[in-house]
Amino acid sequence: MIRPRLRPSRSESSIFPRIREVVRRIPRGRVATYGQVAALAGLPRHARHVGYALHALPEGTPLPWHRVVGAQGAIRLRRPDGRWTQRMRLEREGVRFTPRGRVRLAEFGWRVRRSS
DNA sequence: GCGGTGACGGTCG
DNA sequence: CCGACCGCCACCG
Repeated sequence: MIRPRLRPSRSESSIFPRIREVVRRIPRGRVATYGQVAALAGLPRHARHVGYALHALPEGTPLPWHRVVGAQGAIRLRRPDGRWTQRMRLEREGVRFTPRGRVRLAEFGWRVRRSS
């Protein structure tokens, strides 16, 4: 078998597809953490790369990127407008925020059931 | 090849 | 609870 080469191709590493695949599975009204997505994508301890991959998404992507938050349930986008967009999309799906702007993972976190 | 950077996260104080 | 540090590692100039 030709081992798939880890080859970067212009802002598109081979790990991005795996990450997107996981993000695509996050159900409406729930959130997953960057670290969780990384682990499910088979890339434990690579939470930063999940953020990197999402940052590289084309505008208008159908991927539910807004369902990914930090380990403490906080929105991690740098730009204020991005944070606003994410929060809006989540609230529109029924996800509520604490007064301090965080999502209670115990309540809205995505509990993955045995792989599938 | 090197060093800075980042949509992270765990640990500490 | 919060900020500071540091480990992590692909990408980019």
